Amino acid sequence: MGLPALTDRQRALLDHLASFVAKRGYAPSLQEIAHAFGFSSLQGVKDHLKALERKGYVRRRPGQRRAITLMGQPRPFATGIPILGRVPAGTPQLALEQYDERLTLDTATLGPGRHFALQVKGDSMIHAGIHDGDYVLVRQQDTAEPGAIVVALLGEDATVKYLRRRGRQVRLEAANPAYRPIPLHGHVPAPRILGRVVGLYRTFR
Amino acid sequence: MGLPALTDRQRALLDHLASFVAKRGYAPSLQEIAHAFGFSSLQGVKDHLKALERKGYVRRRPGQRRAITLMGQPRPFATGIPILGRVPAGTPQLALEQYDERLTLDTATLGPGRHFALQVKGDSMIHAGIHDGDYVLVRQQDTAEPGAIVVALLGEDATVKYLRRRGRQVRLEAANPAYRPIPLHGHVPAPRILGRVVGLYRTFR
DNA sequence: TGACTTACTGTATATAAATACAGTACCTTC
DNA sequence: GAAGGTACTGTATTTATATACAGTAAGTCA
Repeated sequence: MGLPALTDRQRALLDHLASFVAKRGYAPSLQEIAHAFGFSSLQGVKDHLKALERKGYVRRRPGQRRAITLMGQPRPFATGIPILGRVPAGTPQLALEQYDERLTLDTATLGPGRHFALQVKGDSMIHAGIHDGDYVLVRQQDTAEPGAIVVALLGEDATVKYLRRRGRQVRLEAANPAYRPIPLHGHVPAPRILGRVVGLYRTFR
Repeated sequence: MGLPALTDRQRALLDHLASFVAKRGYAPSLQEIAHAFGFSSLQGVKDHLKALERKGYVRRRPGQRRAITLMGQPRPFATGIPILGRVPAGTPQLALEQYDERLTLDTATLGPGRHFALQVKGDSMIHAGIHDGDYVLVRQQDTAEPGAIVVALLGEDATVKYLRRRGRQVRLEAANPAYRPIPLHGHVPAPRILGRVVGLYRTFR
C-alpha cells in the first residue's frame, strides 16, 4: 500500500500516460489524451490529472506543455561521462575521444535491486572518506554482512555507519571514534537497517 | 556501431536529453535546453537537434512541443536514483515515493562545459576526502581560481591537486603534506591544467 | 580561394497547448 | 436533501514554445 486507490477511469488514464511515455519518450499533451479517450473537451483530462496529482501518482509543472512526471516509475538513464584513460605524453590538445568507457549512475554499475540516495549530515564517517553533504547511494536491504557500510534508521534519523561484529555482538560503528557504537539488538530505540551503501557522490562548490 | 559519430557538443546535448527524460519523464523544451547550456539563443539548440536527427539519434514531430524521441541503441536502462528526503518516524515500510528529486550524473547537473572523469591513483588527496580508486568528475578548462581542486598534467601523469597561491607564487599542492608542492611556473616539466574537479564518484566493493 | 560545416547570437512571429469559467448529470455519504 | 466527489461538454483566452530569418566567427575540405 502507500498511495491512495484509483478509480477505474483514473487508472486507465495513468496506464495510458505510462504507455505513451514508454513509446514516445515524452509525455502527451492534454488534447492528445482527450483524443485518445474520445473526449471532446479538455476539462475531463484536467480533472483526472488533478486527481492523480492529489493522490501522488503524477507531478505537473503549471503552465508548461507536456510537463507530466510519473512518480515511482523506472525510467531510462543518461549515457554518462567519458572516463579518461591514459594521457598521451606531449599531446598539445586533450583528446577526449581516447576514453575507454563512460561513467554512469545506473543499476548496471550499482548492481541489482532497488536503490536510493541519501545526503549525509555530520562527520561521523569522515575517516571512511564520507563527508558532510555527500550523497551515499544505497541498495535497499534489511540485512547486511559485517564490514559493510549501512544506512540505519535510529528513531527518526537515518545514519550511515559501519556494521561490525564484536565477539557475539553485532553493532553499528562510526568511522570517527568520537561516536559511540550502537548494538543492533537490545538497544532502544531498535535500529533498523535500510540498506547497504554501494556508492558515493559529491559535488564541489 | 552503425550510427554516425557525434561531435562533443552533439554528444553533450544528447546526454542532456537522456538525463532530462530520465529525471522528469518528458522531453525538455528548446528554451530549457538553451538555458541548461547557457545559450542565449534557440538557434544553437535547433541546429544541434537537426544534426542529431539527421544522424539518426533522435526523432522530432514538427510544430509539437517537447516532441523529441530518443532513438538508436538501447541505452542502459535504470532509474535516476531517488533522493530520500525526511524519513518519517514509525513507518513500517520505507516510502521511496517520498523523494524530492532524483540524482543523475550528466553535464547538466555538473554545470556547463565539457566534462570527463578520471580515476584517482594514490592517496595524495586523501585529506580532502578523495581516495585511491575514486572517480573525479572534471570540467575541462585550462585555468582555475586558487583554492580549486584541479587535474594537472605533469609529464605523462594526470594528477589531482589543490591550486593554491603562496605569496606571488601559484602552485599545486596535495592535501597530504607528505607530498611536495609544485610551482605552476618555472617547473620542469611544465604542469598543464586539464580541468577543475567539480564532482566525485566512488563505488563500494 | 571559395564552398561547407559547426556553433552559436538576436529578434520577430505563429501556434500548440495550458488555463479559465460556466455548465450538466450521476452517485455516495452525513 | 444538501454537500461533495466523479465524469464529463463547450467556449474563450492566454502563453509557453516552436519556427523563421538574418547574421557572426572559426574551422575543415577540395
